Amino acid sequence: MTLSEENYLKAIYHLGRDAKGAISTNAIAEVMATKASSVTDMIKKLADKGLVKYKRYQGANLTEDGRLYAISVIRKHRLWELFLVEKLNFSWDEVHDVAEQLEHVKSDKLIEELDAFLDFPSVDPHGDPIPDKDGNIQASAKVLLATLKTGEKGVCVGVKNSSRAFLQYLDRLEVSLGKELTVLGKEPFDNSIAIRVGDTAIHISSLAANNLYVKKL
Amino acid sequence: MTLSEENYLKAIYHLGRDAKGAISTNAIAEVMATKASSVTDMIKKLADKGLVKYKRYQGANLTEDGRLYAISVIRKHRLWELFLVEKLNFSWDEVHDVAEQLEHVKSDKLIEELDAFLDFPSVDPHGDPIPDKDGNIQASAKVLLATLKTGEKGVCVGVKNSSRAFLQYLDRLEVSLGKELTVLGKEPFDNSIAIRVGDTAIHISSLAANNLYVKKL
DNA sequence: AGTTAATTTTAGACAGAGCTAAAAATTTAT
DNA sequence: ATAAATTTTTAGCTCTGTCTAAAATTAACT
Ligand SMILES: [Mn+2]
Ligand SMILES: [Mn+2]
Ligand SMILES: [Mn+2]
Ligand SMILES: [Mn+2]
Repeated sequence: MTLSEENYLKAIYHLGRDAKGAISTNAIAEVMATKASSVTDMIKKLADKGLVKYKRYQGANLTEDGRLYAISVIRKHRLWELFLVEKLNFSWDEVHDVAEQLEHVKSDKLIEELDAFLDFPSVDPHGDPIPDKDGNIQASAKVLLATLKTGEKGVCVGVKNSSRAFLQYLDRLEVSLGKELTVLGKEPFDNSIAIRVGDTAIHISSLAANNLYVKKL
Repeated sequence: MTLSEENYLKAIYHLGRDAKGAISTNAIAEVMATKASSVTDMIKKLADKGLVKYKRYQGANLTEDGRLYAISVIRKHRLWELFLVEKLNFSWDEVHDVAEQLEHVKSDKLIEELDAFLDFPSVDPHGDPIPDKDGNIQASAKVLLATLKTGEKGVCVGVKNSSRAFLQYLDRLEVSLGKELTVLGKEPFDNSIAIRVGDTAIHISSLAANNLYVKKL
């Protein structure tokens, strides 16, 4: 499997998490920052290898083999991200690009030993679950902050969007995973949400609240 | 810089350590396990980038830029090898292939933090020096075991050949870096060398003795 | 339904890295 | 000093993964 094939599998997997039916060529092209024609070529190749199901003009879906392969790459990505934060002093907004490279290193021993070195962690620095060796993913009961009602409390457990801009914004707000917060109310004017984190009360935009996962308390 | 270009630079650097003048196309093809015609193409590309000096039919040499780039890749290789042994329970004969992949990951922060995480080590698991951030390489006073005379003592500090076969052979002989040994004598018949390591006396072939570095005591 | 718009696929090219076979240059032998 | 052998380069192909432009198909609108 080439680096490129692995990235396509990951992209199709992630798109499949949201969307219901088949994944469109255009959607894949969008997230891969490439052209639809290139996607068509690659999808055919992956279909030949039995990793995706594909019918002309009807989009693609991962086969079970493809799904497992995608998950194995995601496992590596998230373990490396955690390694970078835990052991090498990276911050959560610096790890993604490096993990994009490290996830393609081929060595079973490497990844299993890394897993052990990190003490078999269950989530990465962004709160995303780390699949186990066999591809099982621990589901967690997280909801978007935006869904909490006034007065409800939650603890931050993850981000939906892990762009540097959002992560650094959260840093400036001093919102980090593990922190408890309480919803004080919603502003009808712009749908922003007033929350209390520790001692301080802050306003968080609707967009931000729709990208921050919390576990209800 | 592509993965392939980095590998060529490393190969030319290592060949230059031994050989005196320019490095021949054939020699590079040999160590890269490729064909001379492919080497010619790549050398031209590297020459265009100012990383090697090249005159048709006259072989190649690294420029100062090329030398520094090669050393930076070797630095990464050796730091990763040490990481694998020290932190992830790899043995010294398992690390090379994985390090060949990891050495191409691009991130200055990654490698500097890895260096710090390992406590700024000076040698890799095979006794090879780890270049510092600026490309300086600590020279050490090692000599081949084969050069020791009867009665001389030394401590193992490195291997010249780090093939798995040789490393595993040393493991079976219970010869590892840091061990002290004494030369008991040479066998005229096959040039093998009798040595004492710890309590036990063993015979080591001439070939092996020409691939094991010791520091004289 | 019929036309227009959008999506998807095909056809043809290209850059990177490699190969084989043939030509050119250099080295070695007679 | 020639001829033979070896090394190196060139020419032409192949394989990935990408692109553009054009054709085919599907979706959206009167
Ligand atoms: Mn990531
Ligand atoms: Mn992540
Ligand atoms: Mn190595
Ligand atoms: Mn080494």
